[in-house]
Amino acid sequence: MPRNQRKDQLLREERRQQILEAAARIFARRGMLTKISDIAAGAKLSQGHVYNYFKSKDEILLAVIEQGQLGYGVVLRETISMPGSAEDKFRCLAERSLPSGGSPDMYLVLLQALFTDLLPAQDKAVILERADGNLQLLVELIREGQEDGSVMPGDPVQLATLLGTLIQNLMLLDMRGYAPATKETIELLLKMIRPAPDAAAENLEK
Amino acid sequence: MPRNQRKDQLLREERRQQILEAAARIFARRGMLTKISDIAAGAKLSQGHVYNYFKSKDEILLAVIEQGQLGYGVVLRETISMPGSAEDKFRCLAERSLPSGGSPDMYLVLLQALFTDLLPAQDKAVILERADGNLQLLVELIREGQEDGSVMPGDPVQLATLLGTLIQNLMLLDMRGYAPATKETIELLLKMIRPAPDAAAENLEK
Amino acid sequence: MPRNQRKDQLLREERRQQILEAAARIFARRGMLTKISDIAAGAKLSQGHVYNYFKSKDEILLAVIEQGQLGYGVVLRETISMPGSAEDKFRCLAERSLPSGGSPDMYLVLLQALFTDLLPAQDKAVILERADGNLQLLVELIREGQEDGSVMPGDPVQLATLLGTLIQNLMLLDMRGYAPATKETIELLLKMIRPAPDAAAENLEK
Amino acid sequence: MPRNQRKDQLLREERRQQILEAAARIFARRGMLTKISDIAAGAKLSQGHVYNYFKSKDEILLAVIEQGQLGYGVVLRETISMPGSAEDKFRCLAERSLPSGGSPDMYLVLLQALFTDLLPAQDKAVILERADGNLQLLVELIREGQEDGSVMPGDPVQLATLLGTLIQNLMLLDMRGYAPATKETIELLLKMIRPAPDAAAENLEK
DNA sequence: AATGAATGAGCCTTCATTCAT
DNA sequence: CATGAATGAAGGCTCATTCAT
Repeated sequence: MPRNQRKDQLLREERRQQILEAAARIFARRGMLTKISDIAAGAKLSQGHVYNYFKSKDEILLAVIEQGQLGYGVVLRETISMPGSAEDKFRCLAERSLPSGGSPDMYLVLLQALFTDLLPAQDKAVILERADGNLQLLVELIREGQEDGSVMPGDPVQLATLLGTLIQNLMLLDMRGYAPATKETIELLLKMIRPAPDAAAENLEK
Repeated sequence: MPRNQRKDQLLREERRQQILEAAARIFARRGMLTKISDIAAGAKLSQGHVYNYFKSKDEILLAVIEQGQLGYGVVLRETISMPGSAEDKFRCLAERSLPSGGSPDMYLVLLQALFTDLLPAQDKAVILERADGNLQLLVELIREGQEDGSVMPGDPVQLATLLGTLIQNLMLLDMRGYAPATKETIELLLKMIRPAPDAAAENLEK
Repeated sequence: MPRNQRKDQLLREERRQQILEAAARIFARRGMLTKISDIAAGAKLSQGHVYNYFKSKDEILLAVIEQGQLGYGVVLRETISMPGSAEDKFRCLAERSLPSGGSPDMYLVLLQALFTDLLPAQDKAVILERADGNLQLLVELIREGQEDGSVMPGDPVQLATLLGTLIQNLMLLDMRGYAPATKETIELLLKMIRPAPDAAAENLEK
Repeated sequence: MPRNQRKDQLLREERRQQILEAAARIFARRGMLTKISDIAAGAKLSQGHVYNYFKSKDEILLAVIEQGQLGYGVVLRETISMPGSAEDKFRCLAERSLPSGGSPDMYLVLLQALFTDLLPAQDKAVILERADGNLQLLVELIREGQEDGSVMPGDPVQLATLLGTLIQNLMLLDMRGYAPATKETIELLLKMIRPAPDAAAENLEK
């Protein structure tokens, strides 16, 4: 019965998502101290059943990270392909990262994954590659901004790193209630990467 | 025969430092997955002996954090009291955070401690308070910069948060070998917080 | 596949009993030096699994004691409600405490629990209360004996304490092979609490 | 310098006593969970120094028990050799066991030592032998009482066991604050082992 | 597929004992 | 003699993972 098989497949995918969502949330808060039982409870299924979807806790973590990174990549691509100036795109990107939109928790998970020894080097390499891919998208946007005069001159890779880091950190601070992130914060951020007026003029002349 | 109490005391303090140093290094890499046995090995003493200096793993973590925060506070104070423009002070501060100088690992430990549920709320509150204290020092520096025209106008607290975060993150990226942090990076960063020329003029007029 | 809940529940209770039985035996012999691994081995399950039934070693000890006290209470009540003279009831009670019947090990566990600092005061209070409850039953029996002339006059509480203590101690000595406890021993004991003939007569006249 | 050696010897013996006293007190309350450090603190000397007097914790326990048993033997012998009736001697014995006089804690230590597996069988055998020696003294006293008509007829060994047990238990209950032991309690106890008047007469006739 | 019972390796922590001074 | 630092073996407890149903 292909019909049933199809339905099963969908159900399975849905379950998988449930697990990943719960896992992302909990990993962000408890790192590798996260217990499988917590994830199971969060996804409303039994401990043992989790192992019908993932082979190990590490695998779940990797999947969470992968999904987060791919999701961020999609956001980046969508933003870039929007009409409007580079600055508008930055603004849009930052806004989509606000609590309502993104999941800054992911940033913390990623940070832990890349900056600690919790994962084998091989896994880290894969993650890093994806991170680089996303960074390249941001670099592209920076370049666009430098061309239309909304971003200061300078190594686009460094600028992208700075900008990406900043956005993520602000959202994190906001989400944990340590410092509210408002539209004003975003404007401040945008002002920081804007070129000095004369430099901008100079830039445009080129 | 009673011991030489003076010498004992010194040795004891030295051991404590050994433990804290090893712990800081390992906590940064393994978070709460850090094993006491690792710390003991790092500090070259037996597992059990660690407990003659600290009551629990949690206590070690807290001590590591405290020491890191206090140390950072000292650096901040020293920098602030230096002669020179605010910008020079920022430059100096950033340079002191370069691998040779500071311990960006601490930043990662702090991040985990404040942004996760690994510690009881009470401990987090204490840490947060110290973090705030350090932030205030940075805020002061920002204000100084705004007055002498080397820093853009805007909420000094937000600017301090952004700046502090950025420096730490960049150093972290550098230390992990993901992105080299050079003097150029620092100059870029300084340029970002500099006011737009006309704004600066406007600022000075006030 | 969801399990058979009914059967699971029964199995669970059975396991719990296995643990308690093993624990009672071993606690009596090793006090708080009892190892969880010993209990697990005695109950034929793995160390870790014990913790699916009890939260801690302390909790097991408390459960063992509770079960022992409740069981003794049941025996007391059954004996009291039997037909026959008070003396017959005492005889029956003592006989039921003989190795085949009761578990004098429990007495040793109780002794340790109440007379040492192994347990927090709060737990001791609960245990003491139950012990008092049981003592009251014995007091009742003593009173009955004093009325029907088979027990000497005197403070029933003191007599009950003496009698209860004696029975337990004798059984303990017997069980450890230090002094055999026979029916003769029991008769001796009964004779000890019997009133002096004239006193008995005097008593009945009242 | 023989003078100094002599003094040293005395000091050493004094220290040993300090340790044993502290140990007895603590062993009674904490059994084999007693820590060497607790004993050391109780005896006001350093942990390590304890090992200059005893080879191991077990050895301390054995010494405590030995001292307790020997002390009890002395009390028994003194009592027996007193002038007066057997009953007077019992009374005196019981009174000397009251809190002010004896150390019922010892009884608990002994109970644990003999009725548990904490000590190797060999050590237990030695202890048991000494306990038997003391019991024989009590048996002698019982026989004396049966001859002068102040104790009921019956196997003197069983009676001695009962009596010894009773006294110890009462003192224990008293000392722990569970039931006050007064002179009245002692009289009750004495009444229990007194022969029935006619039996006493009968006994004397023999 | 789904459950949760069961296992056992591993880590934190304690403490008897030894050692350097 | 005297101290307390140091060691390391052992035990309580947790939790990833597997298994029976």
